[in-house]
Amino acid sequence: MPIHNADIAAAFAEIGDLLEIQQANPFRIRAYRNAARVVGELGDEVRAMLEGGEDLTSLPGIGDDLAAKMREIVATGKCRALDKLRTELPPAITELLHVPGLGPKRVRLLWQELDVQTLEQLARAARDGRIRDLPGFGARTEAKILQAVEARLSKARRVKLATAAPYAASLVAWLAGARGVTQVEAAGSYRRCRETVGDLDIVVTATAGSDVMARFTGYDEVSEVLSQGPTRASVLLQSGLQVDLRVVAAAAYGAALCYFTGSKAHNIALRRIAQEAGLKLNEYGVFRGTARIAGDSEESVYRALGLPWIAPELREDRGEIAAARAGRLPQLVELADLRGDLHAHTKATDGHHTLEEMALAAKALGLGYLAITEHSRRLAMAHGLDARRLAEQCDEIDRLNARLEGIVLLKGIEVDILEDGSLDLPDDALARLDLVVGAVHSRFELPRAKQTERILRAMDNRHFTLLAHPTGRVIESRAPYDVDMLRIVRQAKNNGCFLELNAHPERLDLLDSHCLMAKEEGVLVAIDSDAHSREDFANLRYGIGQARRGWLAAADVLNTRPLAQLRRLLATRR
DNA sequence: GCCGTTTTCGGCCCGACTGTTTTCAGTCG
Repeated sequence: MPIHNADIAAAFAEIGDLLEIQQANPFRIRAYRNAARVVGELGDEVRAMLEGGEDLTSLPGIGDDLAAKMREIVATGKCRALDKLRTELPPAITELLHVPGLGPKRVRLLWQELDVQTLEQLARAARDGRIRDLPGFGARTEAKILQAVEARLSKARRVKLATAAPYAASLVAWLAGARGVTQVEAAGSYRRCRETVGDLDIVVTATAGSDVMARFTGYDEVSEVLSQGPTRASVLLQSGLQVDLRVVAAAAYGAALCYFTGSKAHNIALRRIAQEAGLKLNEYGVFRGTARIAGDSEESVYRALGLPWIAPELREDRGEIAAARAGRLPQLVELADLRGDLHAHTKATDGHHTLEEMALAAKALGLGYLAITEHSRRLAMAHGLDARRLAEQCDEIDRLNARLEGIVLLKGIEVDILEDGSLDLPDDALARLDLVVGAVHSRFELPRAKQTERILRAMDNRHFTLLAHPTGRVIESRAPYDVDMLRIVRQAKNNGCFLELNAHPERLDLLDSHCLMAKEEGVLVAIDSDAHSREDFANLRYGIGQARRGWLAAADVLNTRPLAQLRRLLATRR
């Protein structure tokens, strides 16, 4: 079975958990968890890096020992250090660590005193009232544990960014209406535009005597107040989403926003910089001794650390601090930079609106061109177009373009890439089009080499323009297909084609790491809505968020080009 | 376990809230 980065990351995370229960050196634990994060977010497969002779110790936080463990896992599928830990501790005990309220000390105590090794045993012990008498526990804690296990809260659920967005927007608006509130912002992974968020973190500044805390816990949708103090509170919404609120004085707003935006790794790196400069950074500001020298704005915090402001989407400790120091931060692409959209459907296949309705909706958003790219015949479920229906649609687009003003429809297709890498429509049908978007919609399970060759071959068709949703993943429901993305990026470079960043909130692929890869290889990325209805154009904002996480500037994005320039780029190989 | 224009050992980020141990450890973010 081929080893993927996620397997390595899972092994390192489990080692971190087991070491924590053993109360090992906390920095050693952190090293494993940091490595799990680094490997999990890597754009390249470790397996492929090793095949290419790359040195894993060049990765941040990976030294000789962890590199050797990665080689071992890739080569054997096993990790002896992990196997050994598993013999020293009950195998399922790490799941106890993920129960809210339980950390390493308590898990260890539960195991040693009550022989609790699994969630089921934990629930039984709680029901029997055996937990309350342990030192450090009590009846309240026991009840909370039981509730958490029974509600299966142990499985920390993340929700898609677009799912959390309306909750965040209405809560921010609600809090802005509290007495004495001057600034409100949703921070956390939401602000960093991660594709999923675990909870919402909201930062507020308020004058003394504000009722913002009461207004927060009294919000309509609150189902439970988890904790509440004078400056901090956590609630559960009826939707199951957890929201944390932090109230700070105006002088600390920037520092608090920075702190709660994260990422944790970015914050740690910032604090280290502060420390090296003889300063202290916390959520109240930057301090020299007891004197606050910055904190009211994020800019002031970064400036005090000798850095320019860093956009939230970049704050992952993936090189942004070095880039900031060197003055090499990218000017990130913005929604307003988009001049058009290169992937959309209509009622002719599985969309919900007509050509004209889609065109007018795109125009209303300020776009100047829109490519209509229906599914091809193989996707019968979506009533995909054959050559005849495609030709008819092209005629209709010509007629429509003759009378539309302020928006131009481009003729395209989202053609299926068949298993052998051929395209689902004949070349002469594709020749009339402005662009050909190729997509994999079948045989997701092909092995890496075959899947990669399939796509590379499709890109060799001289009509091929743009590879749609290049990984095929659907967030939290379908894994990406196994492909060598670096080879695909390089093929795009060699063949003069482009890669899509699909802005649909369930897709969002290219991944951020792939965007960076494309940028480094000089391949332009198209940020497309894949709209199936007029409303879907609003999803472009999520594509922009992902592109920004991938360090893309407007110049790195194909559809920031004016139409004439776009046409030249599309025509280079046709 | 990692890392180094304060280097190969000795550091490694900081504070709030809860519940219970009446002075604070454990957990969380």
